[in-house]
Amino acid sequence: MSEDRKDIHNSDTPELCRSCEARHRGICGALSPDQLITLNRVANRKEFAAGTELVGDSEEIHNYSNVLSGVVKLTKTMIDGREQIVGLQFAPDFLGRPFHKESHVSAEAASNVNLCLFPKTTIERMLNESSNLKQKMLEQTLSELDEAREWMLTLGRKTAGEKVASFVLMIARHIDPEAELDNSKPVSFDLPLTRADMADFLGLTIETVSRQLTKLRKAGVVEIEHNRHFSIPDMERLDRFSGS
Amino acid sequence: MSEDRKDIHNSDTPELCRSCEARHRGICGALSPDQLITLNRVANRKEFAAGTELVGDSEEIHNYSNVLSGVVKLTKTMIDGREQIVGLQFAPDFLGRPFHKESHVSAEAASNVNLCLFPKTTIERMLNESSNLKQKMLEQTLSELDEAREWMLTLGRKTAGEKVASFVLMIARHIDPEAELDNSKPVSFDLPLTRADMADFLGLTIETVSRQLTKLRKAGVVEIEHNRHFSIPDMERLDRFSGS
DNA sequence: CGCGGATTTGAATAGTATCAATACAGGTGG
DNA sequence: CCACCTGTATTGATACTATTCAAATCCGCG
Repeated sequence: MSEDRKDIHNSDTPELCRSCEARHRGICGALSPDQLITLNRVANRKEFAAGTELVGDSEEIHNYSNVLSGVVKLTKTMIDGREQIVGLQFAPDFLGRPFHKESHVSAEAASNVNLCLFPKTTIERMLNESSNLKQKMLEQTLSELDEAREWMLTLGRKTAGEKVASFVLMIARHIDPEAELDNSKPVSFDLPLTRADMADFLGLTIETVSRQLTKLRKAGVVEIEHNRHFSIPDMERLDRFSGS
Repeated sequence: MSEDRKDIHNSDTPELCRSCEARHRGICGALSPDQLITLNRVANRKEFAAGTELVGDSEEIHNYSNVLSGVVKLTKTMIDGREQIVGLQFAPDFLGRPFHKESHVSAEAASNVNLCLFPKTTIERMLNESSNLKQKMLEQTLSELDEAREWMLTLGRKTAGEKVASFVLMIARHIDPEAELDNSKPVSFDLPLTRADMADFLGLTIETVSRQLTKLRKAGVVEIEHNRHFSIPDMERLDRFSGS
């Protein structure tokens, strides 16, 4: 409406935010134009190479961030080195654990990742000001909890074959959200994770993951090229391998 | 201060709430006296016997509630009947999944349980009014997420023995929060769950759970009487069996 | 073309599950 | 009060799934 007029306190959305996915679907969608401008002033976009440790376990956190592209894995590690991935964050997820000094997971770039970093204090102040932001944060946290519980079922009760099928299914649906609804549509994508990551996510060894993938391949449920490129001709068929 | 005077809109906390644990540590602690009165008018205390299904999977929810005593288990079930417990709620936890029509877990009373039930709509209205309540809800959800992730590590990477030890440790610490800090103090308690529940929580069979418990017993780490009563002379020792 | 990391494949082993039998506790009725 | 019954838990023998260790293959890249 009044796009050519702006007063001192209430100007347009910052340049950088306009084309940002997080502006709409992410937490920034819950911010007022004023807040967006404030946040933008202290925000810092940065790229991280695959494998970079973003936040160490029990490390004090100074920044929160939004995932703009790529995949971040949240992992837990036992003293003897056993590792479990406990969460995967895609764009436009918010990355960070409000109200705690230190994280009890470590965050690592699974693929090359672009983040938009914010000082912890700014976000926390805005959380107190803005009920909308708190709402958005609550919604994201609730759906992360839903996902975590879904994976608890997978980890605790599914066979290796069902685990791998469930994983491929989850990634496929994340990359092509339409496939969630239309099961007949074929989907193909580049897997942003290594076999070792898959194993760490599923509580298996890389050998077992590999064996189960060949089974799926031989059954014609997935096609795999160059190790990373997956094609799924029939999602419903894959679904039947996941134990649902 | 002005405890002998009250105006029309702002009276004292309701009788029933005064001695209620949820009033302090639970979500009710985030409500204004006014809100507490309103909520109390529509609240409904009720006891449920162990084994009662409180909310079925994919069932529409009309009530939220606070757990006043006992333990509620949240479970997920596969079509073929395999079951996984994905959460345990103790007093004064809030029970329910805001912003979703239907639950994707089912809730069952693991022990005899006392709940304080509220109409869904009342809570949702208060969530919009009260930033404090939203805050409290966010905090509970975040710590449930932390717990879920801790269990993902347990489910995915620990051995049967470590799983059982971790479980006993978790229950002990839940029942005696002081033990969290003082590892030297012996703890004893009545387990509010059956062996079958333990198995469903840990992704094991009851036979494996039983075998691992006897191992712990023979190692002198726990003493078990009448199947349900557990004593742990040395929490630190138990901790060493949990894989940390 | 050849190197190094990632992935697949193979054979032997270990850890849980499964199936079956037994023990135990609490409650009921003779 | 005891014998019985039922549901819960323990113990034992065997089968099977996934892990472990080892080797071969594939892939990207200099």
